[in-house]
Amino acid sequence: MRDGAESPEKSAAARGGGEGRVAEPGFYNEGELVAVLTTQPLDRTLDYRAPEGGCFAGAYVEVPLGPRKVPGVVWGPGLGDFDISRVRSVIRVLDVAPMRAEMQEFLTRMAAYTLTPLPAVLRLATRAPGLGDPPSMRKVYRLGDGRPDRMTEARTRVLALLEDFGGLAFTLGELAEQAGVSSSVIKGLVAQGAVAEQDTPRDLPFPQLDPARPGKALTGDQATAAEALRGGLRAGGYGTTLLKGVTGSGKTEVYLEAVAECLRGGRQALVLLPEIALSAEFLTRVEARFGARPAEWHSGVTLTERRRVWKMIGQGGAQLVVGARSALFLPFRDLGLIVVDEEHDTSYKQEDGVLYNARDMAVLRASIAGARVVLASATPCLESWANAEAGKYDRLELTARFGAAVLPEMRAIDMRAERMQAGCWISPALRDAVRLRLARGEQALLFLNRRGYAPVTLCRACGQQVGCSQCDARMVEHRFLKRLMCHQCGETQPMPETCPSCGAEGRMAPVGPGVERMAEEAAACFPDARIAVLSSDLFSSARALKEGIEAIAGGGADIIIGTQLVAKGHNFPLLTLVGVIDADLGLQGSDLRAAERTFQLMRQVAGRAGRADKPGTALLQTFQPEHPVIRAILGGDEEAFWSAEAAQREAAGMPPYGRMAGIILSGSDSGAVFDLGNALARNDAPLRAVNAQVFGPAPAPIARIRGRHRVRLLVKAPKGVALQDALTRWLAPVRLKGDARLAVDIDPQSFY
DNA sequence: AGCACGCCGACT
DNA sequence: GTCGGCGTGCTC
Repeated sequence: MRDGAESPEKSAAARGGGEGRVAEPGFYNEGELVAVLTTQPLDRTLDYRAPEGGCFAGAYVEVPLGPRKVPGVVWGPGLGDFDISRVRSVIRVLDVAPMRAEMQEFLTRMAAYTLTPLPAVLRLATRAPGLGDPPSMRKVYRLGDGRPDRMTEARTRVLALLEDFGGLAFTLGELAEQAGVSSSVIKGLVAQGAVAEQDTPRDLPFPQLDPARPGKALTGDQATAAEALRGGLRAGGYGTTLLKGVTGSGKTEVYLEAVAECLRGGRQALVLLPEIALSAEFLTRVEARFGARPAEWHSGVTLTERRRVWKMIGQGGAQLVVGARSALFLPFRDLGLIVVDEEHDTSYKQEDGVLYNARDMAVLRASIAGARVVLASATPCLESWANAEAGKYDRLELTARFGAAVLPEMRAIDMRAERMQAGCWISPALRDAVRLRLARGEQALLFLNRRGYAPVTLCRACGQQVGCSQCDARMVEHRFLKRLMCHQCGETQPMPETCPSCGAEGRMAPVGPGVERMAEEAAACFPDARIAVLSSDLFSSARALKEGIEAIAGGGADIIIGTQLVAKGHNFPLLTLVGVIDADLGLQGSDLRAAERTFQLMRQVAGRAGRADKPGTALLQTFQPEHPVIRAILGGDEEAFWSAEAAQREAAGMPPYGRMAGIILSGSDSGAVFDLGNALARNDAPLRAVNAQVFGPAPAPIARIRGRHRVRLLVKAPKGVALQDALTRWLAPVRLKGDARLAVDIDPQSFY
């Protein structure tokens, strides 16, 4: 958790009245009053009568609400504060495992911590398709007792196949295809009893994972770290460990040993990854370790499979889930371990109906479930680093790299001394280094964290930049699409021939580099090289992207031009040179987190080089080689960097040494939104009462999205105050008019 | 979230 | 006179 004194485990109940109650364990007889929480945004429970046959606390139910039927969860005993003659009955209890008291507590505390209405949080936990459907059945076929009256070629093949596979059952389609017969052959055999037809539940348990299989041989500090994690699991109870290790140090192997120990203890494990890192490669590694594939949970999983995972997790038919942030809300029966891989990844904090940080919520859920947490990263976020320093988290460090691979040599290219042509971004020094790799048949990566062709399109006649009509963002040229695109809202428009501001013809010019333009420059510099661009917008789907990355990693290109995509945990064994085109990007600005982000990104990109047996080199093009962040990256002195950052934050009273919350006001009427912000800033007595300060209103980091104006207030409070309570009191009088919206962002990612 | 109720402007 | 705009309030 970010802050022990005011961690969600301890913070007070959220806004609203009866929502904070947690169910007493129990059973409610037919007709007894129960409080039901629905996913409707009511911000409180409603009383119903228990249905025929009664129901348990935590039961998933269907209840009448006005003219509709809505799903809900029996949250506890009825409050009895509603006209008894108007109380209606629960329609039915759904055929799924009831929500555990532990899950109710998790959702309640999460709602309180993030200042989110409980129904919105409940929605995250009920995002399974077909929850209310009866268990779906399907027909399967296996060898029967009877003999067919007449044998034919086709019949022989079917029976032989079934005999070969012993008692194994096939679906009709599988059997027909593998035996090379039509389904009518099988139907004929069924009619004569030679093949047995059976109904089985469609949602089958996942194959058993075997923790006893030998893992990869671990080197000295890997073995020590793995044993420490195993010890934690054996000891039981809650505990968080920060597992820090550079790219290629074997973090995955080490935390898979923790998973193995968890499975040996008969408990369930969850591995959280940033969505983009959920690759086939990772699942293959898990399969190699445990002999079977784990359950998967992310946006690419089909509806049928999602339902299977959700149900099996609840019934104990799945031991391990590998998933994206929303897997945190699966109904685990006995959760023993949560691994948050790449714990610093900013995608863990995202709007998902609810604004929450999956890393922090993983710690919360584990603390309630009595589970262990492993936060793994090469470059932990400052909050986690500080928690480890303060002794709240254990800390394990992996230093040695696998095999002969060593950390890349890192050097700065001082751009002030390089002779650059206009419109070019690859310095002569970097160009020479790339040529050397090409001559040796190795790969080089040119890293630039900017998608598209050019970040700015301006008119040479009037100097105006082309902006998005919906947002305040600039339109980015994508030559590949032959269009301009807004990276905020996705709006596109054709490349204008004439200036939208002054009407001058043929004067629109691209300014600055994007990856597409880098590819053009690289093609000119290295005409014989095969060049591949790795940017999220160049692939139609997550699957195509993963296949693309794998092809390139396998040697499908000599030069890779990539955005931050490449920093997210993929192996490039042939890669021996990383050139960072603009290491200064992100250093400017006053965001305290910018330095941290740049540090993490540069380290990770540099970590792509030299993973196999060839030593790697990372070259950073920079105009500020003396900048502390650049020096820390080059010197490899991470502790110095974190200490310096921590000191700066502490002096400024910023997280993790102080508490922050963002208030985002949005609406189509910019004046009204600003007025509301100003009114809030003036009436700040509840905040001053706890020594909290308000800053703003100021335009939010994204000032306009899809035509909605956004204004942000920042609240800064000393560590240890009951910030959520104060915010609740402060915001209680707010009455939103028209399409105005207010969102609270506890622990915002950026606070400039 | 939906859906009803209710109170003011331009139509048959 | 009424049809319909969507602001406000309720759902056990």
